[in-house]
Amino acid sequence: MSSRSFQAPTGTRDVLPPESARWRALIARFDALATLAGYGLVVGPMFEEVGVFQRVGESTDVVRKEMYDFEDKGGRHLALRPEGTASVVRAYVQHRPTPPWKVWYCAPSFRYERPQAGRYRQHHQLGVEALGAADPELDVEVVALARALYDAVGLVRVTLLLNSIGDAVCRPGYLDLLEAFLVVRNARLCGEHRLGARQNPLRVLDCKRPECRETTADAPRIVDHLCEACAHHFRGVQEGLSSLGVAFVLDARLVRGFDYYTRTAFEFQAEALESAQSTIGAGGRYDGLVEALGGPATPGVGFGIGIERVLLACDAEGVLPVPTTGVDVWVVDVTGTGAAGALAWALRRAGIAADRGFDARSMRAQMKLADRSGARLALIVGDEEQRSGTVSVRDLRAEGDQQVVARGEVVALVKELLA
RNA sequence: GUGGCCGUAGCUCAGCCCGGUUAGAGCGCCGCGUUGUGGUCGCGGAAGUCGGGGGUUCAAAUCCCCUCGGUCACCCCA
Repeated sequence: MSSRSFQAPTGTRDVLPPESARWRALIARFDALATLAGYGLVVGPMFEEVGVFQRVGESTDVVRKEMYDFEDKGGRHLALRPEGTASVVRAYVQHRPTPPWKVWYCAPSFRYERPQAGRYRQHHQLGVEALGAADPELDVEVVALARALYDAVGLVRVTLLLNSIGDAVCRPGYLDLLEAFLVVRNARLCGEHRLGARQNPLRVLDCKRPECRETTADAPRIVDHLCEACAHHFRGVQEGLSSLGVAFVLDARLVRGFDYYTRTAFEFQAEALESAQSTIGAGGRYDGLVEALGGPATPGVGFGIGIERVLLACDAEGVLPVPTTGVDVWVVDVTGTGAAGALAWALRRAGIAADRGFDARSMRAQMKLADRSGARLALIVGDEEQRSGTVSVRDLRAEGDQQVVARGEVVALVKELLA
């Protein structure tokens, strides 16, 4: 008792059983959906050279002030991944798989920020990235895949917000327009944006304060100033979603946090979440990112879904209950002859989930464990069974149904009873 | 990074405002209720440096300060 104890670092948490079974269920559904759509799993490093992320988000807080960066023993400047896309794109540039390259991932992201409801310093994202095709139908597929996950877990109150933020051809001109609009009305913006409007005018549109909302109510909208190519692409996305029956709401104010987005930007909002963090998934197209990371000009589109937030939304809607897990059979052994281990493994080899107690506890105590485990059957080996080479098989759900069988026939009987 | 609220057994909490003998409850956990059998019930038990540090006081879980942690909001974002 001389040493103090430790706890998980601020903003991180342990996901333990039985709660963790829910995580597994969610991930398994995403795995299934992504696989059905032809996406392969990509597993990559949790950290990269800082440049990978810096090149990608110079103007976002996530990269500027929230990164966990450090120097390793070899003097390399590394950073824990603050988001998923940059790493995957780096992998694409490094390995040059044949496009179109469609992958999915489940990985932690790290951001140094003050934790609050639905916001952690380590959170986990399910995501996909599809590189090498500029087709709006790919945007549609990606968006529909995210939607499919929400459907699969039973979420109903989820709204898809959609916007196009143009590209290198049309956005600069629009930004000039917007800036001119804001400069004239600078005094009417909120304190936060009065000075910052020039740095990133798009941010002002995203501001939630009433001053900014009102002032920008009739601001020029990017969707009215898209170049023909972007406008055409955006129409394609909307038509594609509509024909698939994926409902969406156009939101001209929608801006993504990272610099690399072009054209399509989307966000899924959980209406059931009261907290400030109600975005349960977001993504978009990033046609300039591969080039920014040193690869050949390659279009791409993807999204990230926050596992913790989706689960909060599930709580709010009362869906995706924690799955009941546990073994089917519990082995009770008071002989101390190793019968418990032998029987448990015989069952496991036959594909039957089985567990047992340890520390030579009393029959009563072991029966209690069996009961608590939720197992359907208890196998009991006492002195009598030991002597006669048998096992008592007790049905824990019935009124005390118990039968005695020869050891060699236990597995067969258990199989029959569980069927 | 800024601000509000909170921090007592594994969990949920009472006690704190009006400082004072061995800090409580429920749940959970462990044991027992005779001969080898769980789920109900009964009895008993273990478990807390009252987040940590400092201060005030004869005396602090109770008052003050700092700190760490949690939570909520801003910012930002999944």
